[in-house]
Amino acid sequence: MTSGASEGTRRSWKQNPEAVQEDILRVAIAVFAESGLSGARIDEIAARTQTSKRMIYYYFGDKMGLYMRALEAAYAKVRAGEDQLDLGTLPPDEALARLVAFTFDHHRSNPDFIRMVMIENIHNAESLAASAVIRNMNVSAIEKLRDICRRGEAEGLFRKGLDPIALHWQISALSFFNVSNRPTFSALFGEAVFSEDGQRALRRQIVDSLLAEVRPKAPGAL
Amino acid sequence: MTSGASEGTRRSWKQNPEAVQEDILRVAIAVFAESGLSGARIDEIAARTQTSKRMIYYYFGDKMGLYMRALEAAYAKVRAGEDQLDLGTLPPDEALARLVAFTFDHHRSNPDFIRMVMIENIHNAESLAASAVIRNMNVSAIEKLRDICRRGEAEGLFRKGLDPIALHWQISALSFFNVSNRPTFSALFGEAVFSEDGQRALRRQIVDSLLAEVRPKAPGAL
DNA sequence: GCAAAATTGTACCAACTGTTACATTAAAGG
DNA sequence: CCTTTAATGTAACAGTTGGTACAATTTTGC
Repeated sequence: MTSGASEGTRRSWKQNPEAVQEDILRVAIAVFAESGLSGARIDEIAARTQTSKRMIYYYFGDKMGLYMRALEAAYAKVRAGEDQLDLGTLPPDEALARLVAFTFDHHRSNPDFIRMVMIENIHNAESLAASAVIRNMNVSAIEKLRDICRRGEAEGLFRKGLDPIALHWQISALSFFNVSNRPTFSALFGEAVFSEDGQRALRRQIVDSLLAEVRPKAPGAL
Repeated sequence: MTSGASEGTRRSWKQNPEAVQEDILRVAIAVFAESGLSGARIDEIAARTQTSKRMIYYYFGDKMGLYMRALEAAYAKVRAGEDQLDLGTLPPDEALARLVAFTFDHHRSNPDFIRMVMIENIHNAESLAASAVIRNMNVSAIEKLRDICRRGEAEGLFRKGLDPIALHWQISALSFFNVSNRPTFSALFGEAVFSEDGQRALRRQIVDSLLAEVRPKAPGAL
């Protein structure tokens, strides 16, 4: 709490509302992801912050308010990362391959987000359902896939009648489970699948599998 | 404290330790699955039981002891259900198809078990790793797959070098996610995937996909 | 039958934890 | 400057909750 510049002894503080809120949200995501909704302690969040418990209640009202804002912030950060991915110029099959591989890697590098979604599922997605903010963020994820499907069908590379949502379901399932269930899976069946080699093989497998799925069923030879 | 001498009715009770413990475990699974480890309240578990809070501590020591026994009981029940499935006589490809479809359905009908595993993953599988009981139960799941792979390779139906654990990973991922992430997924992308038709299509898709994966890569036409 | 062990009932507590009342200081407006 | 409002520090409270002390009752061992 030492303000460095001129007068050191005077007990004073700078005001910086936005930085304070961001600080709180950053820590809140970490703690909620770590301990769950009921498991997370406001005192611990406060302790890991540059500010005090008082400010959490000042800005976020109560624990649920903080949780919802943290959930929204977690989604926002991850979706922003996803928007970095540009598939517009690639041919459909390469675009799909790249999207799958990217999703797999992206989930791996955002374990806190995965854990927030796990927690939200434990609570039946009540907070998520109540947040229009989050719902709007997720249409773009499907739009990407819908566009790929449309182009793939138009070029005859993909079979007709593909369901972008079902495809997204499959991609999400494999990429999500890979992070969410690592603790139990590796405890029961070993760490091999999660080694560098194992993960590389898995990602390749998933990409190939998805590509095979969208290709038109060849009646004769290829 | 004082003897309840008011009414002459003698208060008496039957002893039935095993039934009491089973009752407690049954309720504990439900409540832990519903509210998580920190979210679950011993008082609520006791209230939904035929017995009292006192007995929970008498038989299970503390909350963590109860949680671990509940986790073991949940695993035991589900694995017992899986052992009903007999694949010994089927040809390998049909056996695999049946195993995948069965797993998909079995997970759907055991949401409490899925939620217990979710909770365990949130807590980094610490209780699961500490339970030799559970670890022993899960070898058979892999053995089934290993046997199918062995037979499939021997008959030339499957390609060589299949990894039973990686296969199990894929089957689990899709079947698990289907239950675990239904709340968030349907909140964001609609319920269609989880309708009867949607689930049938999904299961078919998964089975086909896995079968295609294990088949030898045809160099020429089929 | 009887003492010891096992099982259950009742009431209670100590600690934790979300939340708030009150006081104080920094910025904004005029 | 001075008033008002926004932002922060300090400390405590009230409800909850895991856990227990003590007693009563049933079963078991002999």
